[in-house]
Amino acid sequence: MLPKEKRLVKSRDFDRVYQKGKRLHSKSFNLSYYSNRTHVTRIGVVAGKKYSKKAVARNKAKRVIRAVVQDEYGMLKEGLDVVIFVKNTGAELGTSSFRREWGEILAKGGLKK
RNA sequence: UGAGUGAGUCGGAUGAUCGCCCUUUGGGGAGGAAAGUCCGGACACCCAAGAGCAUGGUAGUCACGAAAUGUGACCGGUCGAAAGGCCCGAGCCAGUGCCACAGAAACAAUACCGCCCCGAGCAAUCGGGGUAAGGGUGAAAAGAGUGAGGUAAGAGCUCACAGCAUUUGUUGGCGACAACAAAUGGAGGUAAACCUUACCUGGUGCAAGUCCGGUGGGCCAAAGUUUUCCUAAAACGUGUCUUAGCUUUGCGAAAGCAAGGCGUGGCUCUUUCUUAGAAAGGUGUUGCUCGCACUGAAAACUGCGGUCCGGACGCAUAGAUAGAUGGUCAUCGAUUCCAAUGUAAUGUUGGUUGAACAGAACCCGGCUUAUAGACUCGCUCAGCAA
RNA sequence: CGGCCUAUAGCGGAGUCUGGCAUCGCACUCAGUUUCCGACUGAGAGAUCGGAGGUUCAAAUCCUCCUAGGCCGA
Repeated sequence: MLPKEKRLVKSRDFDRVYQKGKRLHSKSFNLSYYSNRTHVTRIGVVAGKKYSKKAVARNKAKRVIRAVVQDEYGMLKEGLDVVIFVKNTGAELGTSSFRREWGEILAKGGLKK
């Protein structure tokens, strides 16, 4: 879990990333990012009811993603707002598989330092 | 030992490490259902908060409870061999409605087959009448069974015994009710049909709501100013009538008569002036009525305030506002599967798998629904042993 | 989070209040018509009414509990 200043908190921030950000797609999640004109990179995770009807499953997915992102936060460029959308793939999201996809996406989008 | 049944407890454990939310810097941090949102309460605002009606809800009794479609015990019914389970469990002897199809007939109606009597006929059969025991239809058929009497044939038509309902009485029980006795009775079901009875019942819900700050434009809008208009009343105003009183003129000797003025009283009108918005009407009142409250109308201008944005409070001995309570590793582990081995049977060893339902958003009391598995206690029945 | 609504044949839509054989259109099947197709005509099949339980002689309909989808309030 990242500290609050490194998370996206406001609805407006999410809306800005939705509308103006660039998108990247992976098997189990999509990613949008947009510059926030600061030196701090902020992360937000979205797991809607389309992902699962059960609150337990949604929370689980968000926790897995946050745990990985926290580990590898240092690898990200500075000054980005990033939103991760979880897709419903039918299977539960695993830590190791998400870690692999996450590395691929960052390389593809050129978001690494 | 087996089968069944009821109640309750638990709901993976320990450690290391990297983190998160709150915090008074000490520390604290998911559940039995946190769920569904099905009831109730607390709290908050709306509000003229008064009455009546409607609507809606509840429905055995007693106790507990702030209340509840809540809980417990008991009563009655029903299912079960028992322990025990289940019951929206008031009233169709208030009224109305409905009871499809079939059937003669679906509730003061009626007779298809049948049974019996009378008449006609050679006979088959036909006509009239009696009957409701038997058959048939149907979910249900007048709804009290058995036996005897009775009859042309039959029938509670009569009797005996058994049973049911209502009323009354006695006894027991706080009570629902139960037991007993007497009298009376013989027309079904349905109220999760309208309805009747008794009791309860404002609305909205923390996105309730309170406070602070900001607010260019738009929208709504208290109050004020100006203009125009409306309604009503009203005179020292208009018109008209009247005649207590006073008075003028004419006629006359006078009394008096005639005409007029002032005044009195009534009706009428409202352009201006004055007053009022009382009455009526209108608006509002979160189902309706009474009642109550407010109120002349329109336009223009000013614009308290609201709408809008942000924050705080509401808000907690977990507690946020993209929503914390977690990730990884190790050990142990209910459980699953496989193999080997062994026994009358449960097993033992090795490997494998690695925990159900499910995540607080104002709080509380209940209900309902989901839930792998483990454990504890009680009871019933059956078998075996002592 | 709170407050509500809906579910009927492959699709759309009546019937639910007031219980009694589940209606209609398109689509589908067969036959006719046509040189062939379409259109047209005739015939036919297809739903135990989202699921479970209850009330009733009888439930799409009344009652209770679930499931799925949708709407409103920032």
